[in-house]
Amino acid sequence: MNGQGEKADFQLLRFLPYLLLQAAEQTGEGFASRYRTSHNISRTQWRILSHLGEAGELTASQICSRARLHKTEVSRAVARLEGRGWLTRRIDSADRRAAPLQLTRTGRGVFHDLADAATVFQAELASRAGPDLLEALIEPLKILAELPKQQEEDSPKSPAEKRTEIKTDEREPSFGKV
Amino acid sequence: MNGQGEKADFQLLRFLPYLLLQAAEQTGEGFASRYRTSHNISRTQWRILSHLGEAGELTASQICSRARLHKTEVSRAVARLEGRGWLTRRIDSADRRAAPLQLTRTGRGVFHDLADAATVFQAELASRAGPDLLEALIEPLKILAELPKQQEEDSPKSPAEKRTEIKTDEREPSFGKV
DNA sequence: TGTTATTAGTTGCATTTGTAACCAATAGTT
DNA sequence: AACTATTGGTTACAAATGCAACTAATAACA
Repeated sequence: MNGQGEKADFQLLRFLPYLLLQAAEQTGEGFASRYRTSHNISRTQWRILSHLGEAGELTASQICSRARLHKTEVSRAVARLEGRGWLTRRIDSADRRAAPLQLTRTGRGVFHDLADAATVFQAELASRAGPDLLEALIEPLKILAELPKQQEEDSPKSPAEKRTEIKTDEREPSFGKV
Repeated sequence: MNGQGEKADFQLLRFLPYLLLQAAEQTGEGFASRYRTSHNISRTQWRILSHLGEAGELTASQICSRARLHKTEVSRAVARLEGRGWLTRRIDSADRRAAPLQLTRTGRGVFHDLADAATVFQAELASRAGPDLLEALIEPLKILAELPKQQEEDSPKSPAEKRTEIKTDEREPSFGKV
């Protein structure tokens, strides 16, 4: 589409990844300052806390995929939360590598405090942006958030023709949030 | 609202800042891998490039507010782009502190390439998520992205009673993307 | 006009983050 | 069972990021 000469009518303000990020940062910062000041935690820690609070018990790698976080990031954040006594890890007897995590009583306390704050926060957001607007966003956003990863252009011609195997831990650099 | 005992019915999957971030990361990563591999630039660099490409000429601080980036981040990314010969800075004769930036011919070339890629990318996104869904998101997202910052709880009682003045450069820590 | 406060932008330093390498346990293969 | 590959998770090192402090120029004001 649209060869060399013709300029596509690209508009940043209609480009979804950009808009989503701006909206996420704009709305997210308000809540972030809440959990930073009241409990002194980072966004990663909040993300982990909220997933654990909701799911009950999760391993680090489950958190990784659910929260879309890097395993080192999770490893370190979990260590801190454990250090503060907000969660405990146990060894899964079925697979002794895995360490299912669970919030402690204290951790659940913090989670509930922040969950309440989040509810209030969203209500305020709704009152300022229009309640229907927010409500209408939820389902579409869920769809986008769960959309499978885009296929690379040069997809293998046949299923058999698997691309050069990637060994060990090596992955394409993710560049998460450069 | 909702004192100590009652648990609010908080659901992560209905919490807008969370959903927005997930959607942004999910959709953004696909495009990010495009500009990383084809031009070897970071997200910050892409953001700067796209704003300059669209606006023509901007100072660093204008980019900061438009793209919601930290000034040091911009300073360093701009230095690299300049190093690659993708933009030039001139000194504003009216205010000799400010350095309006502009893409070079090369820089514009990259911008157009990526703008085209973005258009294609969004088209694919639309085909996979439903074109109407995407279209319907744009305006609401713009509103959210531009929503003024939430007022702190303990807002000054009277306009006169300004809170302790903040001197010099000091600001509340932003913690952008911890 | 001299003094002070503000703003644009850069840089030093500490913290955070990601990649690669690693250990330990499990799964698959022969 | 022995060998190899894979997966869960941690860690060393390097790169990126943010805060604080700084320079330089402008604005505000006495």
